[in-house]
Amino acid sequence: MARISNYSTVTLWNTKIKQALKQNQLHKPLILFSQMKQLGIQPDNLTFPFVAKACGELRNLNNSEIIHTHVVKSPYRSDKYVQTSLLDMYVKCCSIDCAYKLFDEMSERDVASWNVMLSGFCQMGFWSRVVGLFSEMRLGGVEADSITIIGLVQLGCLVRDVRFVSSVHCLGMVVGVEVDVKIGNTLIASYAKCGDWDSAEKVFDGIGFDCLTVVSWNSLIAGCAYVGKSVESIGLYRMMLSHGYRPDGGTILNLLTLCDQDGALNCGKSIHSHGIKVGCNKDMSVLNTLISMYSKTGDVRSARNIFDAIKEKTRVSWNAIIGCYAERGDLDEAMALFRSMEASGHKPDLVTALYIISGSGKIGALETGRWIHSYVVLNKFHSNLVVSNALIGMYAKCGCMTLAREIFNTMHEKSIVSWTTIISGYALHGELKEALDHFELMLELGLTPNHVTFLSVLQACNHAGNLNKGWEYFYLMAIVYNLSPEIEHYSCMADLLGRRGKLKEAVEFVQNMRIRPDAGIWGALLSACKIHRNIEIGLYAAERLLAIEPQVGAPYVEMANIYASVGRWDGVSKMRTMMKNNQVTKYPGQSVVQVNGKTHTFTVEGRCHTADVLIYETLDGLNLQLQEKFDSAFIEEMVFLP
DNA sequence: GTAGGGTTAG
Repeated sequence: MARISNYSTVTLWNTKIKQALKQNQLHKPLILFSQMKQLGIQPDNLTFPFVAKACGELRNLNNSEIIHTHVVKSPYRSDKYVQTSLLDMYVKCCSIDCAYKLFDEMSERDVASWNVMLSGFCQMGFWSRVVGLFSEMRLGGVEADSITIIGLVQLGCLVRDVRFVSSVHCLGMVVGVEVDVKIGNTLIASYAKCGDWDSAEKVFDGIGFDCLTVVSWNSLIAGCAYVGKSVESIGLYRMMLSHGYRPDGGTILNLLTLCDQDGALNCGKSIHSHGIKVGCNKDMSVLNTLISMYSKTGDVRSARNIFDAIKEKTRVSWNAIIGCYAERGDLDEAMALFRSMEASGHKPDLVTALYIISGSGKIGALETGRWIHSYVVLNKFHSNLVVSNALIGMYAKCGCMTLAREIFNTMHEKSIVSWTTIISGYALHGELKEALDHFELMLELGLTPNHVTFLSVLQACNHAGNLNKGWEYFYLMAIVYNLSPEIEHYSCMADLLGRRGKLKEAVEFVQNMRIRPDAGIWGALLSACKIHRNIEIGLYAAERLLAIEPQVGAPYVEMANIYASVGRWDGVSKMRTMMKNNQVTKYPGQSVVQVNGKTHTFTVEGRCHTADVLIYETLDGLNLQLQEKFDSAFIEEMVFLP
């Protein structure tokens, strides 16, 4: 009798727990679990997976460990379903070591447990362990299923390796997993994100009209939006509607990613209102993406309004709003929200930490940076690839190359991003030799540099004033690596030429570019003209700059400075009049730095910081040293000239 | 019991 009563009671509790999970009330399962323990009701092989799921979703390691202990004490300790759910729980909490220990000790492992372990290594960025584990799995006679294939395709997509994606595609067919619509959908988005649009369309066409789902269309739109084809994405969306498909949250979400930069606010707003029309404004993922969209387009108020209006905020909602402030350099507000997130019972996770790390780097807040670093270590996120990369970048930006290097050297696995980050760190500090040594070492290890890596190398050359090395790598990129230079690479070279006083060559270089020059490149030339007091080329650059951005004050001021530096006061007043006539106002640029938890603001040419005259004395000293360093770099390069 | 949105380099 007692057993029957326990059975029906457990079922009742399980239903309650399941319902709470479904409604995204993630704290409830744990409360219910402890209540039933108090009442003496024994949880069963369904209770544990549900509660484990909640712990995983909450990224709460402490609770996860408690649940694990309960499982060990229960009769279900060797149940493979229960064990797999624990595995997933640890993976979600970033405790890859705990997960692997559990996995290693499992007596019976099926394809689901392998899949969880694979996704765990994938999430940590341990690519070679994913590949190793996969071959181990096949050697052990466990057949891959569609979820394995989907996971591997996503890995290929993550590392942007189209060859990897297509080999997994073939493998999927060889292994005998029928290429079902879910694999197809993943392949569409992955091929597109790796830049292989033809293959993406081929997979889409191959699915067959009867099997196509909304998700297939979503994947195609996502891929299209990812590579920045906004017009085509909207076209695909129209086509989807005309074929009678009803958009879901995912569709709106993918369209929203089209509006990820300043100036795209109107586009974002219209998609938002369209989302409301098709009834997706209650969808949590849409709401969270809306926060990000408004944040990225610069409308902080709207982002905050949406966040404040969400009743049941999720971890992702908190992350989105914290990211909003951190990305804009408002670290104080981001940290305040971080505390509120903790107070609300949501544990800040890896993504929260990433936002705080990058925000700290952005404004040079070393103290907050160090604090979040310790938080990351405490919560065992530190061995994650993305987190390590972010930490390296943060320390480099805060001026601590020693710490940046220490993290770099002790990393579990390094990606092209890790190498690029350390190179750009050295570039930032003007350490050309270190930057180039790391670049060469990276090549020796067989990694292929991409356009960002080359940009960092060029910036290192630029900051060190080494024109010869600059040309060397500019051509290496184009000829050996077949990467056509982008506007940033051209800008960097033009800047380098200009700073070295080769203004005529710089202008010719810009005129012969394969891309249309932008405001940045003319601005770089203009400031080079300021350094070398060249009115003729300065005026040429200023004219081009004003043709692109007529309402920006900087070119007038720069030109006025050039005139002033050679005593042409007529020119100075001409510029002032032009500014007045064109109703242009110039806001002085500012820089921000955090010291002892206090944020200090500095204005261009301003000497009004209240702290100390010492600051300005030090700055003057630094300027002198910089001048000397620049001169010696110039001499150094002269020695190498034929 | 696995798969999804949000994240790192300029």
